[in-house]
Amino acid sequence: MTVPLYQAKAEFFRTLGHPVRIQVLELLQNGPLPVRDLLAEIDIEASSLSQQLAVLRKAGIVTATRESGSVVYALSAPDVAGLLASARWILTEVLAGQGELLAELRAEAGRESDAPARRGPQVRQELGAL
Amino acid sequence: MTVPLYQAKAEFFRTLGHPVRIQVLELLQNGPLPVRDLLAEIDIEASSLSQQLAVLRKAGIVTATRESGSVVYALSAPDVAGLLASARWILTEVLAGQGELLAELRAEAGRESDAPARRGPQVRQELGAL
DNA sequence: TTACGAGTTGAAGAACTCTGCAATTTGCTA
DNA sequence: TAGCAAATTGCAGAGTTCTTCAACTCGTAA
Repeated sequence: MTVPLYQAKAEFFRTLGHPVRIQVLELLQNGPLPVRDLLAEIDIEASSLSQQLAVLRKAGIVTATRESGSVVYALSAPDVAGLLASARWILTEVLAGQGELLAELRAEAGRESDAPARRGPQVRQELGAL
Repeated sequence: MTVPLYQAKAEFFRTLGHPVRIQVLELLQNGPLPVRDLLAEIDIEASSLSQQLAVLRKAGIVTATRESGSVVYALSAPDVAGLLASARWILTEVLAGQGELLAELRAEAGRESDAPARRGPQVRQELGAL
């Protein structure tokens, strides 16, 4: 391995390691949204949201396009949904027996199985197993 | 959502956000290993490795058991492999066109497809797609 | 052109994380 | 029991990341 690849991976995960950034990604799973809508959903100051959006943008995980008076964000890799599902799945295992968040995770996964599925195939599998 | 679930997720990703921790998880994908072996593979001081192992332990991602004079670590959720594969997949998309790490990512995924597969089903799918 | 709304950027301070060293614990083996 | 090797823990300093506030840019509409 000539370039430290695990470093790129670590950076990528660190990029996801913030509550606001997670919320943004989850909201964008259902399609592109203008900043205004994100702001309405995420209880946070506009400038803070902008900071976090900048982090996601610099990492190349989301893209921003200006559209008549507002900026619209979208996932640049649609499989982020798969990653979040994987994470949910692992959290379920890791927390199994720890109670707490487990019920919520299950509820969330269930809600998604009902939702119209426009996602990668591996995600369906993971959710199915849940 | 009564407990901030996105916060649990963010913490989980933050836990993965360190090169040494990623290396540990990748090494453990092939089965449990004693600290000694991890230390031999990962160029780092013993105490630093211990610190990072403690982080993974506290997050419940790995487990440690003492076995005749050494401590053996194992993944507590075997699907961590799936998560890392998901991450690789996304990195591939995100970096597509940025060159750089892309060739390495592909090489790594290829190596794994050849390897004996004792992993969750979703992982095989993801690697297949790569 | 001016003013406005929508987002972004910059900077300072607080809060966290990382590293490496020294000290400590634990269980084996003599 | 004494000594050793294997890991872990505590701690201080260096480095990052977060938050908040104020200043700024950009496009649109008057």
